[in-house]
Amino acid sequence: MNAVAEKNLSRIQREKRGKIQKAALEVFSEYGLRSATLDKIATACGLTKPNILYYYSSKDQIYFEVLNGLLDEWVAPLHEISKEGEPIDELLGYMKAKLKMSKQKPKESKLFANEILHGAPLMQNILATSLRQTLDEKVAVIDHWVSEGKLANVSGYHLFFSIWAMTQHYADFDVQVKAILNKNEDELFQEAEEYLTNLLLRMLSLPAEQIHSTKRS
Amino acid sequence: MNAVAEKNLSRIQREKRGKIQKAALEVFSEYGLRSATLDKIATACGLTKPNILYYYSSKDQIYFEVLNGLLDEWVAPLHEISKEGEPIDELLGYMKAKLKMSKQKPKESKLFANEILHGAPLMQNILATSLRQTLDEKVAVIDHWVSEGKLANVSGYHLFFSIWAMTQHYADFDVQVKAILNKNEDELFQEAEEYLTNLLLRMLSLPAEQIHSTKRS
DNA sequence: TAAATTTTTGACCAAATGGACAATTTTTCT
DNA sequence: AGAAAAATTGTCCATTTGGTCAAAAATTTA
Repeated sequence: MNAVAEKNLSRIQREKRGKIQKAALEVFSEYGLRSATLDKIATACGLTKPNILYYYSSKDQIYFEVLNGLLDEWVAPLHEISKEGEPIDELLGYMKAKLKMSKQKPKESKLFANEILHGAPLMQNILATSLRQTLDEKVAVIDHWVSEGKLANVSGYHLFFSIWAMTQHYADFDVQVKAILNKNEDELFQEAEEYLTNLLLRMLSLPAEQIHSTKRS
Repeated sequence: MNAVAEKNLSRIQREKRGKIQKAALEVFSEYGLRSATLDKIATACGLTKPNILYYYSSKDQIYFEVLNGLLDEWVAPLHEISKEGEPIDELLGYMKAKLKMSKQKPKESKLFANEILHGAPLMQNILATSLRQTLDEKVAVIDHWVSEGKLANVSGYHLFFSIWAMTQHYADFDVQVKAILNKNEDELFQEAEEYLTNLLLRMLSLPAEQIHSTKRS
């Protein structure tokens, strides 16, 4: 319904809906669904409350649209992992992509974090089907790499959990990170990337003596 | 004021305040400060709303008390890290303690996560002083271990961030984890502990050939 | 046991907030 | 330009909710 419907929108519709979604992301990510108010969103995008409700039928609907609109973008890096590539490069690339998103899209990260933290009422379904399926596939790729002796023997699922956790931590808990470390953002994320690169390299590399004993072909 | 004041409370006061705090943790961790209502807390502890307000002057105050009451317990494992101990054992022990808390106190974990996620309005001060100081000390210990060649060269700060992130992930984002992995909790945390133990071992162990080149004495 | 104190509660209030709607203004179309 | 359609807004309403308060009930004290 989206792709088709969006073509039929007038210039004004597109502009205003865009403004609203942008403001809504701002407000929802800071306050969460319940604490965010239509008035705050209205102020943030310079429209009146009834005007917002002219474009979206309810506050919940705005929230749903924002969340859904960001979902594909959020999962995209996962699809980039190619089983044809060099295993460690692929996984390092994935980590770097996720870390970059934490740096450049902290609001989006917090929005998802908040949603999941509170039980993912709107996304549980998607998590258990779409995300899970994609992840199953990628874990199969990892298992394959492991069985071919191209990667240390790690649990693919937990590997993804830890990459998610560690990279998103810099966005979701930035207040804490910044309370402890006085670095500017560029420096901080530079450090984080180096740290995580090192971590993954050590985690995923086969010790020299294991390479042949595990390899099959 | 706490230790003293608490002694002066009557049996009823202690009982009721305890009930309220327990119910409040339940409700706040599920809904967050703003979405939690006094009615929900009242229902959860079987008291009436005005009765709750007889014991605590406001909703915010309940939240503050709950958060503060858990703070020491939450930071405690950090203090257990001893510079006299075996570096890797100490850090593995810390990780395991944090993971155990994620398993046994997910509500507390979510409460803190939510607070920090939304800017830590009530804790920023504590984060930037007390927590930061404790962490600085422990990072100094890690730096010392590294300089003595007892530990691979890692950033202490980022190491703590990643331990926090990875262990708390299993509590804070349990909905997501469980949507992807159908394990029962015991199995899940068992797997997680094995995975994280392996990760830290690989991350923190010095490669044999580096032990002597880095060591000073 | 009777007075004093503490605890509990029903009824109520004011502010905040999501949303409805009719009237008005602006834009688009012919 | 004028009609039709789309967009905007001021006003209003109902519900939720944090909190008040005086009266009642329960407990403690003398």
